[in-house]
Amino acid sequence: MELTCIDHSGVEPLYYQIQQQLFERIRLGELKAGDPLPSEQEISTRLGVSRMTARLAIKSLCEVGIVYSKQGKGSFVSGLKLEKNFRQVLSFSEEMAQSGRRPESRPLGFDIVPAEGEVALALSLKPQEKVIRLRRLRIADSVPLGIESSYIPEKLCPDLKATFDPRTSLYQTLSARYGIQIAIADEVVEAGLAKGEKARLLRIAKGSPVFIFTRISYVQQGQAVEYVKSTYRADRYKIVNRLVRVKHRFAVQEDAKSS
Amino acid sequence: MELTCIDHSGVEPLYYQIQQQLFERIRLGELKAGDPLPSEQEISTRLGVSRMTARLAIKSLCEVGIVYSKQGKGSFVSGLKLEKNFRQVLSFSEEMAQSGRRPESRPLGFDIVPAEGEVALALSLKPQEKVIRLRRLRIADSVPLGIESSYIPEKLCPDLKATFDPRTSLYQTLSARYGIQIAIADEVVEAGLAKGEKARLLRIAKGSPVFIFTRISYVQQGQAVEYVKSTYRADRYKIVNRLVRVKHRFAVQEDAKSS
DNA sequence: GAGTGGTCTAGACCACTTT
DNA sequence: AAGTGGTCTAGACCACTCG
Repeated sequence: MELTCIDHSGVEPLYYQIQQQLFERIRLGELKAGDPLPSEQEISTRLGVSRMTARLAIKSLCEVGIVYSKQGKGSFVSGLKLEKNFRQVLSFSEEMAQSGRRPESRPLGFDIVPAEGEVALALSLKPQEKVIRLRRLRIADSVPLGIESSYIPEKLCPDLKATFDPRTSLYQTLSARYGIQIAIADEVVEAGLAKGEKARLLRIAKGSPVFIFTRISYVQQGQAVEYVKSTYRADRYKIVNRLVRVKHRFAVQEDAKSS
Repeated sequence: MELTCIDHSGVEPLYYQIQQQLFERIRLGELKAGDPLPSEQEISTRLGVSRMTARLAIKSLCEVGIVYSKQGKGSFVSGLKLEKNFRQVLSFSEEMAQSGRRPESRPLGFDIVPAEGEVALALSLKPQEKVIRLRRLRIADSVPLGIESSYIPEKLCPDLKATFDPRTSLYQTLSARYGIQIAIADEVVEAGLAKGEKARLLRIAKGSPVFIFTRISYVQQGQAVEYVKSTYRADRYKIVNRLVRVKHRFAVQEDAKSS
């Protein structure tokens, strides 16, 4: 395949078409790790677009880490694998689909309660404002995997309690019915030991290792829309992260502290 | 503070000066969550730069998530906290500095061994190629926190074994002495139970929960330079992640699988 | 209709790398 | 000197949002 066939009709942005062509060549192995991409100049003349447009295409590939550019040298395919398993904001169903497991959810509770303590704090609610609480047992390939408790401000989705089937995808419903798209989530991960009811529900021995997640999900605007506390079996679940070295430009310096 | 004082002398790029001014106004709280940024047009005319330059400044703020843009509306400060504690590629010393703890390292072993099994695989080495192995007990505020085993190809830093003081920062040495800057790392996190020698070194009871990390670090070009296996006490260590919703443009589809 | 960001052009000069 | 990416200009048209 070669760089050709740019559609100027305007249905797809030019830089996006170029980006996709390059991405495809990398994905197919036609461009391998370490190989140089066509230079901005070459793309520009070959496809009859301006250099800024060619540049946009390459820059967007740099942003996802599969390409890197060096001033004076060129742009090259990086050796990083295109992993599909890195930890992202995913619904349980999406996550299971990625790892090829069959998801199932068993509702353990679904009610409306006043926000209190950490829930109110996380969701920026006044105490006593109502939240929808949804407890579910998450099951993968018929084996219990985790227990999740979600809390969502009732005011964001007033009739969710009446109309939502707790065996289906919460994220999909929030998006389709209320226009709420979760964009970012902050999570704290702890490791602990299973005990009592949790061990029983997860069908593991007391004292088995578990992950404990505390997650707050946000829409792009930064408003918190969901607080989740969950416990996952460590024998059947692991976390895969891709960590990046933060750009020094945005390094947040420690606030000066006397003493 | 206002948008002023652009230095056209060329020592700092214009877009970077603008980006820093905006960042500073947000950091100081002069622009708060939800507030609109000056429009691209306004920045352009007020500072006498082209619109593309103003746009570059805003886009770079979008990339780190503290600003978001909506076509037809404008660019706004997002409500996300500027967290300095999200999991990044950090050396132990850097990580401790961030959380305000005093780091210490006690060497447990420092030798050169042939790469085998998972180490060879991770670092793309032939079996029997030499790797430098460094085992260290990591200590925070005088309390044992974790045990780390690092493996680095000897060919990348031939005389490291002879000259490196294992109580100091490995990353800093790699960068300063060999020009190796780690840019990205992939890690797998598991939860398990402490036992035997590890429990003893960490001074915790057998059966206490621990995190088990397996990390491969890469330079920007994608070459693997370090394999690390470590065990951390779960009672004194937790993980803080910021997860993002992946852009559908780069979603990697499941490879078709028969059956 | 006016204002916004999204895309695009056709140039330009610069810093950096390689020959 | 020639080629590369990094920055920058001064325009342009478009899609979208809001009054």
